[in-house]
Amino acid sequence: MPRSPILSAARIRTAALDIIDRDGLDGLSMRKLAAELGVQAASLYGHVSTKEDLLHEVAGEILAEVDVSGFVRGDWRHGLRSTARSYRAALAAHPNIVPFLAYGPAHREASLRRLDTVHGGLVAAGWSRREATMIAAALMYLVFGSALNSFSSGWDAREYGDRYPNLDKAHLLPAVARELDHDSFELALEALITGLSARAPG
Amino acid sequence: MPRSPILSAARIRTAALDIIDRDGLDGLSMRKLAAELGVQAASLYGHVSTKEDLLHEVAGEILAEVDVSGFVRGDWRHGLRSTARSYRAALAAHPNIVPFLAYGPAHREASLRRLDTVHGGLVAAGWSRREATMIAAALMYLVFGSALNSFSSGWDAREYGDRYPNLDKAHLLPAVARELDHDSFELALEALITGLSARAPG
DNA sequence: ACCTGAACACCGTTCAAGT
DNA sequence: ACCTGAACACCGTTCAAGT
Repeated sequence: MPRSPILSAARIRTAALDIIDRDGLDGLSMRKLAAELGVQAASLYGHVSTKEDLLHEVAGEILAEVDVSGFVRGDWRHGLRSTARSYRAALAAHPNIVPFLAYGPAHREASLRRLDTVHGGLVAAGWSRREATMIAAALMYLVFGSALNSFSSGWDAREYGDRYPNLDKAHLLPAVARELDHDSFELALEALITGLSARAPG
Repeated sequence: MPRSPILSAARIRTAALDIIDRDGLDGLSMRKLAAELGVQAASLYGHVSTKEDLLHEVAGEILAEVDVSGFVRGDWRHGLRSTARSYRAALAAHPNIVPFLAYGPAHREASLRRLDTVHGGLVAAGWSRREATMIAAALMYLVFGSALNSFSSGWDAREYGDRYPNLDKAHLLPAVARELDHDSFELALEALITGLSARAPG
């Protein structure tokens, strides 16, 4: 009686992302992943060529959620806003994998397609090709910078103390920190769009 | 005859950063580091408590180069510009360690002191404490986002092809990519400052 | 005081062998 | 076709022992 296979590439990806979400990027090992799937580590290599490759596949699934359609219809301001928000939301759903994504998200096929849409939308709005490239890069800076999540959250009250009179201590609370991260991103995004408008074509 | 010690914390940090610059963050192992210093891996633990701790110390040395003095004298626009440029320059000198820095640079004592200076400068210019926190965060987004270095560089010509008509192909060249990264950062920084000026206090 | 040798508990990955 | 067992070449870290 030929039992149906235990493993599949999709099941492996799901389990890997679960571990990353729960235990962090360093918490993922091929042996732990295998154990979680009720299998030996070696078995994974029938479905996945390498750990790094598996991470790229998981990354691809996450980035597939990014919606750049705001650039297809609508002006460049709307395109920038909606794409940036969609991108950030996709990353914020799985913050632990962002450091890996930051290595080289643009190299993947689907990422290039998204980038091409953004670039095309900007050029259609009258920006030069070079400006379009730079604006797209600026968008990525904001998205990834804000998704790295280490600037307004994760503070340790013990080393904080009363030594920094200027600093606001409210972001010691995780919920406040998350809200502050979100608001900082929105502030930066709106300021960027306003600033770009000052030199906008057309 | 008591020979002078081979190792010191400073020598270990220097050698570690050399390896990271040359071989990448994953290229650093305690065993390789020890070999490079002509010593056994175990010997390192007399001077360094842990690999992660060593990385934090190296990170601290790099971030010590950041100059926030533009916020002490000069208006907030100048403070933002000069701090952002200094910060980015410090990171760009050692791009391979940026993913580690992105984990939690703000937690360190010296980082908090720098952040407090930035925050204080913004509040002195009339921004609210909350706005100051968000603007400081926005600054970090741009600095780290642009230092991650993966949005306009590192492209592979083979997978690029002619399939993305909108994309500029010039950044296939590393030198062009570096310049483009720099210009994109400057564009984003100026746009951010212009955008903030539209809602500036005073 | 400083470094070594050997060990422990892990890694990612390969490959012949089993079913 | 799919999974296992055992092995290989690595890790970070500890600790008794040497000088």
